[in-house]
Amino acid sequence: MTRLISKGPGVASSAQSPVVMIVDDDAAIRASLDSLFRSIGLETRLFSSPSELLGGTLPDGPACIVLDIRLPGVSGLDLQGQLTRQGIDFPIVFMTGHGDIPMSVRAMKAGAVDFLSKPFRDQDMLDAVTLALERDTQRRTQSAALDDLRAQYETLTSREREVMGYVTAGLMNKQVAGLMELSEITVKIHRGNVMRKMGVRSLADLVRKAEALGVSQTRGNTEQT
Amino acid sequence: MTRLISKGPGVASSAQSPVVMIVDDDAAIRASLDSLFRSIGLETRLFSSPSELLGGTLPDGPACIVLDIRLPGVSGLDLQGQLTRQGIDFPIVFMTGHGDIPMSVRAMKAGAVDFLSKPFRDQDMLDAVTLALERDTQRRTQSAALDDLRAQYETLTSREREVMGYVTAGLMNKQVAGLMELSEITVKIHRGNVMRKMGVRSLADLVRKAEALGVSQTRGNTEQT
DNA sequence: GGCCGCTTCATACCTAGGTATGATCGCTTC
DNA sequence: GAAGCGATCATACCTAGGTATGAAGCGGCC
Repeated sequence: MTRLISKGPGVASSAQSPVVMIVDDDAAIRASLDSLFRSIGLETRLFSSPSELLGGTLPDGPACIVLDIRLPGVSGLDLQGQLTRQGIDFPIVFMTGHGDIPMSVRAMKAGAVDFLSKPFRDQDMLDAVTLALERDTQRRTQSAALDDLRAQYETLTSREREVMGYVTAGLMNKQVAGLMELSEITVKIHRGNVMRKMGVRSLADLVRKAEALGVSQTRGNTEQT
Repeated sequence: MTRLISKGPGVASSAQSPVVMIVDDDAAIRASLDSLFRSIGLETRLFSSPSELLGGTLPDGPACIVLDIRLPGVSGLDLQGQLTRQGIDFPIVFMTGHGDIPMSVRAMKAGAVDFLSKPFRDQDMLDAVTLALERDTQRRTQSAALDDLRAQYETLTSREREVMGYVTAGLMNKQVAGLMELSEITVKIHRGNVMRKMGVRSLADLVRKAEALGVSQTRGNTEQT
């Protein structure tokens, strides 16, 4: 639960150029995709197998994966599952020469951006990758905002968090004091600290942040260690 | 924008039995699916073409559509698009005997629950339909809650809505009075009316309702006729 | 041991929010 | 034209929220 690697607020998402990770065991296809993506100014990274991708360091900026379904060792679908389990969720564009419908359906259900049959038109691939990169950019923006929010929340002491939960649930200071067995004055102090630490000047904003964090105490749940 | 058919709060979603709408031009398949779904206690409605479905009245309770891609007149994918455009979005399970990957991908991108190739196993169809009905039930619940919320919001006068927007944005009565060129007393009256009509007893709850309605005045936008 | 941070609380004072009473004005409806 | 509703505002009073000052106990850390 502790977030040691907080990297400070709004960390360097400073307009890094988008990266396309290409995973295919066929060197000719890798080369061809490489030049296709470079032709529209995208950065690329080439991998001949899923393990090669998992072994290296992943891009910091917006990125997506172009993945052949049929690969040595792990299949593309397996890699998709593996990445999801590891909490890595770059958008994936699948391609295949020997795919079938169940395969494509499974991939799409698991959140793939597109599923292209070889041979595909260059433009279709470019469209898919463009969409994938847009999605990743959006995902990164939201995720960064949430990280900042969590970083603020973690500066709160446990008592302050409790108070925040009750206050954003709509309870009056007096009621919070009753539930926590405190004097109203102490609740006010905690509340003031919460407002300051969370960087808000109105209860409305605090409620919105609490909603985003999922920490409103709609009912019960006093235990927050 | 006026919602004449409001049907009162939390309208009769009173445990209506789920309905499966089957659209296929092959009578044998219709009959076979009919008995499959009835065997697990689901209600069915049979249609031999998309137009037949569009012509009739749609179910009130939770429902989904099982749809053949290849149909006389409109194709299954066309029907999917047509329904979406009409704001009807029952979950759809596609089935096909002559489908291809692009078709399945297009269907899944458009939100289909599943895409089964004939012949499929009965259990796969039942699983897909079960999931589809669960999704529809959830969608209906959320949609009903939002309808109730909107119904409450529509009992507000335009001034009250303005005040609600500013108050949920975190402005103080004094500031709202300044922006609206009113005395603080009048703002307080409107604010009190808003709380009563929206059925909340705390600002926190009002903020949450405003968020759900998308009516917070985070910046500007005084014009609300 | 001494310092620091968390927690607790009191007193005091000020601002903000909520409601009741009563009144005026304008528009619409019957 | 009377009744009704929305909107406006005043006065008055009460509750709720916010902050400053000061103080005390407790646990951890150097």
